Amino acid sequence: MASNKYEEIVQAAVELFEKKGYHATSVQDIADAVGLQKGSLYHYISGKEDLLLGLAQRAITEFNQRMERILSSERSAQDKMKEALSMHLELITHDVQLSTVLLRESVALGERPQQVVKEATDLYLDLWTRLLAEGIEAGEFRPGNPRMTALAILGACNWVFRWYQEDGTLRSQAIADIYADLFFDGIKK
Amino acid sequence: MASNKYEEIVQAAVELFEKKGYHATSVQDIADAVGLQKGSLYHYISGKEDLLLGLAQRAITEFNQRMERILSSERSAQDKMKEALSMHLELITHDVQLSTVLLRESVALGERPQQVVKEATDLYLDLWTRLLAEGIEAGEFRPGNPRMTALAILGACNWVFRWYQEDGTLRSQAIADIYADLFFDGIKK
Amino acid sequence: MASNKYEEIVQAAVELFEKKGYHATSVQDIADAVGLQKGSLYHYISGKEDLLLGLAQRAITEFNQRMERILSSERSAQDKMKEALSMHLELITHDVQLSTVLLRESVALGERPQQVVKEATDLYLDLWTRLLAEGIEAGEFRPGNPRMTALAILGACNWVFRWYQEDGTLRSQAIADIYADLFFDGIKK
Amino acid sequence: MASNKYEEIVQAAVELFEKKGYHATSVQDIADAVGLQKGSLYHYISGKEDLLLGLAQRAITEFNQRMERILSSERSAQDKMKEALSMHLELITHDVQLSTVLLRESVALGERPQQVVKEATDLYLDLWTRLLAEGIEAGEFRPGNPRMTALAILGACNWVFRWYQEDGTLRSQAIADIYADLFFDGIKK
DNA sequence: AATGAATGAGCATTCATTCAT
DNA sequence: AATGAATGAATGCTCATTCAT
Repeated sequence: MASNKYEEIVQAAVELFEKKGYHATSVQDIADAVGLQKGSLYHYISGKEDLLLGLAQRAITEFNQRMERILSSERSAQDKMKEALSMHLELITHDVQLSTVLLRESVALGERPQQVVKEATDLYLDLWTRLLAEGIEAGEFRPGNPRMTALAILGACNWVFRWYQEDGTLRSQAIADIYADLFFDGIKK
Repeated sequence: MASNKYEEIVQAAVELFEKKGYHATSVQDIADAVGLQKGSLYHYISGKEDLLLGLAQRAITEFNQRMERILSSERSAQDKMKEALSMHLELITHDVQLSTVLLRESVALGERPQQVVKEATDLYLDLWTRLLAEGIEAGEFRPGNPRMTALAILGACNWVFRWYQEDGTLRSQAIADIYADLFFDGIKK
Repeated sequence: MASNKYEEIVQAAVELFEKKGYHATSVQDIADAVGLQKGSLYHYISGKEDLLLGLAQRAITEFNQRMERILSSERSAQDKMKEALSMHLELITHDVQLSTVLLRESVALGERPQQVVKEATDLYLDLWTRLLAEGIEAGEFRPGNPRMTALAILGACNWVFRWYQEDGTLRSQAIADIYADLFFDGIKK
Repeated sequence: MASNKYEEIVQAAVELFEKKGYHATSVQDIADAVGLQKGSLYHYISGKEDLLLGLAQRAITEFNQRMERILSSERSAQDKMKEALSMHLELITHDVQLSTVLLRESVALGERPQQVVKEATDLYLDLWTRLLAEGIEAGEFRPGNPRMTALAILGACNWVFRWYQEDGTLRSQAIADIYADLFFDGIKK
């Protein structure tokens, strides 16, 4: 179980990385935010980059675990899909700051750690692709390219971090309903 | 008519910003890429940030102009929509590097220039929203929230820069066809 | 109590600014003088300009405090004037380097900090003007324009930094005596 | 006879050096002021420093020539002194900008050129010293240290550049009268 | 655990000067 | 005479990280 201080640091980092960006956030900024000296921070973290990597992993892991749970449940593909949309948008909007850091700042990572994140997000894409493939196989969804469809849906859902404001009027479930309607039935009359 | 050297610099910047990110790209890197001394660059550019701003504006302006042309054409909303999808994906994939810089690196801009870019992209969103609203009004599209739909579609389309490889197998028109099918008719059987 | 290192830096800066001038002195020069890396300097100072501003303020403050003490003492205007001349020349010659930086390098400051210094030196002029006005009112000095007289006397006294050498033969009190004689009785037989 | 363009450059340099200081004035600034490209300037000047040196020499030479003329005239020491005061203050105030550059910016010169200026100003001090010595010898002035007196008087007079505003209310002759009164008879009743 | 001094590499930018055209 | 591209050294400053205390 991680110490309180570490969690404080992580939270401060999320907020700062989201507000100013990873590069524009100095280790000093983070230290200030938690009331520690710059040097003292290194008792808890091994470096600025590892902080970001940890953040990103923490975020993507949550997505993957939830998605795996949904996939392994006993429901129609259509229901799973609705559930997945709700889950994804709920995670994105519940902690937009963390989502933003994952989706916007991961590029700041070096080659190796970036690869680590990429693998986790690739897995997430695979899970969605599998869900869509299952639906097609089950005859619930029209035949098509499930990977491309997954990319489109995830793109639409991830993009939410760009415009969602925590104080916005739309609840994540409302967004999920609208998106589900769009992806299930399209816009055509 | 802009000088050749300036265009060379701009192109080098696009490539470097895309490959390494804005922050990880030093002015020295750009200078090296065009075979100039660091100081000599400043005959052509007024600063690193202006280079990025110029790039972003150049990119978003193209999107806006093309979209305005489509909107003002005499066609059904459905046709315009197909055209818009093709156009957007064509622009994204034709110069993925530039698109990536626009969509991924604009955050590196300071407050003011970032606002400038935001205004241009907000306009683009408005144009898409208008297109969808027209379709609903014309009875071609099902009633709904056109702004939300535009956000979903644009999210899906923009996300392409994250996975598209120029040497990929898919032509932008193929992607457009798949996306159009998804957005028009949905995945449900 | 300021740290030793900071005082070392300040002293090095005074010496370098005096010897080479503010602009010709690089932060590297100062770092070298105190045996620190350039970057390490910034633990103690917030910038080169602030170093100069601090120096100038430190110097002018001393002048003002001493002058206020003299003004508020119970003596004839003539005695106060003698005292003020001694004080001013003592300060100038005791730390010619600091005086030189104050009088010669303050122009290097930006608009705002320069204004700060100007206000302090304006106050000093006011104190001298008040002293002269008191003397006129008391009937000790001939009627005249006390501000102009103050400007003349201060000009003469400040100019000393231009020719005084610490290893010179003249003690500051000797200069004060000569100047007092000149300003009190003039050169005419 | 120097070309018009050269005079234009010199004048622009005086104005800029006075307004912004030598170091803060770039060659580009001067070029802009005369409507030339930076490179073209070098057809007229051999460098930025030479420009300053030329300016300073031009200024100090004028002082020296005028002073020599006064010294060699047939008048009482007292009259010469009055004349010298008028002349000095007239020169200072008539072209405060040039005076300011001479008195404030000469430090920016390198060792050698600075020495050149110093020699010229030392000569000027000698001329004043000689004038005062003559007056003492002639029994017009009280015995004393003529060099010290000259330093005091010149200090007072030079200081004028620090507070004189061209649009000020005081004519240089008015200043000269007040200063003459001070230096001849002192402030004591 | 915490400090804070110190590092040293790195960065964007400026600038006086040169020179081929 | 004039240009303007190019130089290359220099500058003030930032910052992630280390480490002795």
